[in-house]
Amino acid sequence: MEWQGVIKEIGPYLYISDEFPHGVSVNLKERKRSDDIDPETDEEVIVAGWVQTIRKKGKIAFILLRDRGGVVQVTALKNEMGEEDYGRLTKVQRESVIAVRGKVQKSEYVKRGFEILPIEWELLNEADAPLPMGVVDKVNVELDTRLDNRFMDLRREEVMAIFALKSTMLSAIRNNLEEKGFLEVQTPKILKAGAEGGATLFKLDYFGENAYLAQSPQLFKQILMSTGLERVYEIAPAFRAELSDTTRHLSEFTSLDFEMSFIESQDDVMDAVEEMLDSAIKAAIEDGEKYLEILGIELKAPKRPYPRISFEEAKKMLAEKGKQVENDLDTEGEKILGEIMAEKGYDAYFVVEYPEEEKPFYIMEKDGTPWSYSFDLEFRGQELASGGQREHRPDVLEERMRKKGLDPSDFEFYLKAFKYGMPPHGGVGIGVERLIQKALRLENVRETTIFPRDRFRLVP
RNA sequence: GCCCCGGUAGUGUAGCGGCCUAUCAUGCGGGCCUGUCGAGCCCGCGACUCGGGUUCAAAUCCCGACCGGGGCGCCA
Repeated sequence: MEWQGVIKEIGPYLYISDEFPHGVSVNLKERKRSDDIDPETDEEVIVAGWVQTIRKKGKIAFILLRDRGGVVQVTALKNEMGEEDYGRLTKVQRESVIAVRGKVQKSEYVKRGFEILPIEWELLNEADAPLPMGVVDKVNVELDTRLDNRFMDLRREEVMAIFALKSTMLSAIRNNLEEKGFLEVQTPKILKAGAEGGATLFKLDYFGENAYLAQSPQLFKQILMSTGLERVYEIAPAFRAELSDTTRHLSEFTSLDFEMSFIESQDDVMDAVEEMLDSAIKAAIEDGEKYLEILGIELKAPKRPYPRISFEEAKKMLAEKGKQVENDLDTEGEKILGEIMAEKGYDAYFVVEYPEEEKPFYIMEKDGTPWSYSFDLEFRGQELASGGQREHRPDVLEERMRKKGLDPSDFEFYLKAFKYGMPPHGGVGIGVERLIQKALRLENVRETTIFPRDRFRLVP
């Protein structure tokens, strides 16, 4: 269709058109979100959204129109609209996008207390039928089908609720960290070398040179400790080419990392983690009430202080339950410990001082012992985060690298920062998706990622 | 990487050698209905992942491919 809009000059550099070129007669600039409509008014409003269902009852039809603000009922009367218009409106396919100009009317019949009597309406985009999956159907839809059709899956209120809560919690986390003087940073995700070892890396071609996707911002956030920024945090993707295919692994996940200087001990880091998580969960409870209700979740902030159990103690606690572990908690050990702690009323707890042998080179050893100044945060039997005090003395750090079979010369860019004034520091890395998964008691991490990447999924 | 399990209308399922012209629900199409709200009622539409094999006979048994689910290890 030809452009029919009128270009109106507002100033020397700004113009707007006052008509939409597609010939929409219902003015979307006047559109109101359904939760902004005052049920007491009897004025005209314009609403637009997705046709969720149409219940036809002969000469009256109820069209449920969904937008971000919820579902609003448009009540169509054949006698008011005329047979043709009524017929067209009530035959619109589900999930089509329409705009309606109509009169607000209080109504005892409708749950929301009002309905809209259409005066004029327009089909903005018709949906094909059948739908690849139902939005409100009572049949179950498998996760794989849902992820293949994520755009439609996200139209379901219980799916949207997860992401609304994720957003709320991340926002609370940012506020909490900012209040404590943390600065948000972004570190590179394309790296020359893989750094930590352990986790597998995604290799890529970087202008003819080998490069890797970052598995963690670890080395960079530590380098930043030597700059005087003192406290930094980053919420960014991390990539792991692990062959894991479980309900708690992703190839690309969001890593929430922070690092803080001048700590007295790793307890300072754990204190910060605890406060941060507490604020996130409380925000979800206070600001996300409506979404928790949709999900049918009763969320409680974990009892504080989060217990700090040494690895040796944890080992003993497990031994009492007949579970033997060596240098690390295996999945079963984690779950059993989760049950033991749940009985004592704790959802969240730290396991501290893991054997240094199990921990990466940058963790500080507890001198003269086989342990390290490290911790894992466990949440209902699953590892959510790990952190600790870092080794800030360059000579000891190099020695630890060699002990781990790494060549310090490969880490020049990193070690350099330790040679010209590096304060004692510590930090943590938290799996954001796992946090959301555990907090909302979801069975699969993929539920917490809008477009998850896993071993077998690269699309969409 | 290892170990189990599965692929049936658009979606979710039942059937697991002949009773299958394949069950049920949802969906889609049509019809009735002016206060529905998981609307209801009636009629209709729509499927055995692909390739090979066994058998008189395969959705059903065997092999392979592809796709998916769960667990372990590893991790966040």
